[in-house]
Amino acid sequence: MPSARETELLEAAYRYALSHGLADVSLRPLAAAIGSSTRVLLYLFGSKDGLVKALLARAREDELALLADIGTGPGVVARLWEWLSAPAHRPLLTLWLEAYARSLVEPDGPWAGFARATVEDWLEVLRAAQPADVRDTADGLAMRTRELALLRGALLDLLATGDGERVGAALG
Amino acid sequence: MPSARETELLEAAYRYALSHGLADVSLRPLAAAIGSSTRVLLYLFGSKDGLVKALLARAREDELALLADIGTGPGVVARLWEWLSAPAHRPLLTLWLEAYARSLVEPDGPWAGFARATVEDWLEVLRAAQPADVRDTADGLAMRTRELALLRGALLDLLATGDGERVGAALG
DNA sequence: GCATCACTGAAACAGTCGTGTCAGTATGGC
DNA sequence: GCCATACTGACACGACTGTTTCAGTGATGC
Repeated sequence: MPSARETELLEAAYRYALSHGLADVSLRPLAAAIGSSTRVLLYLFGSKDGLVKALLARAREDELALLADIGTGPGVVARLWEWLSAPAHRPLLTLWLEAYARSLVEPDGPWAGFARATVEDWLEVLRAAQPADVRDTADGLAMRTRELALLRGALLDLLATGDGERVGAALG
Repeated sequence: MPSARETELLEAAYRYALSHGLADVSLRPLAAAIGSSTRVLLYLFGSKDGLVKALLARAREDELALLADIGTGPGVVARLWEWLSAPAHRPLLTLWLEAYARSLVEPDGPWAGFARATVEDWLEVLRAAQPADVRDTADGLAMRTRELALLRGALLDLLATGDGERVGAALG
């Protein structure tokens, strides 16, 4: 169980990561930015990898909280897209994409499995939102895989171009 | 115009980047792996950023060659997916995703504009493949944006899970 | 023969990286 | 008062970073 100071610093580091990215973060600038020291970060998180792992877990927490709130039933895709396309969530989603890509390039280290885990998380939510009679069929699996692809692809487009109008129209 | 030695080393470095990623490549290991030296790489490419830029341009060349070959008319999406899902192309696509994500996190530096450029490249190909009477309508734009999203999202899924069967079925 | 050019090797530069060492403070239970 | 526990500061270690300096090669053109 993390101490109070630990969660406090993790939260600050998370905010830092959201605006600076995770890939080439380094302890000294991070520590300076959040008013701490490398010594303390190492003490609390064991190593840099430990810190990165904690940050990724923190990001996933945000993601899972969203998925829990999104509910089931018809309209999930639209609700998910509404959330994904909100400008306020862009830093989180950029961070998410960064971690996704990294976990593919470097299957070891703290990133390991991030991409696969997130695919499964989302597929499960889409599954729960399907009508009971398709949920366990091959067609159901194909349908939710397609929905997920559409959302993810649209997100990629949006993050690159910022053109919410065009991408939003494509999802309608 | 690049010299013979330059293209030779660039090709070797490109092969190296395909299997090691681009994000945390560093000159000394790279030089050692391709039988060169940091001195020569710096001499030929000016700086590390110059080399990375050349590598990204090289990768984009591969991508554009594909798009030129893919032709137009009905069935483009299927043909594109066939290419994207070929196991032989996975390293290139992982590299592509890495550069895409990086260009979003770090809008400066050699990555700049990579994501946006690649969205436009693909949209243009899909546009050319559309029937003439939709090509310049809002519907046409929405349709090809949707096709692109589907392809990109499916690619993300495939790269993370390797489950070509499920993802392929979703695109059918 | 000689100058010019593309390329290369060795070594050093200043800087940053993650981490370890050794010390110290502050707080809370007993 | 005393001791443990949680946290923190200053500093150094070795490894690695991109880049520079200086000194050469070897081939080509005249």
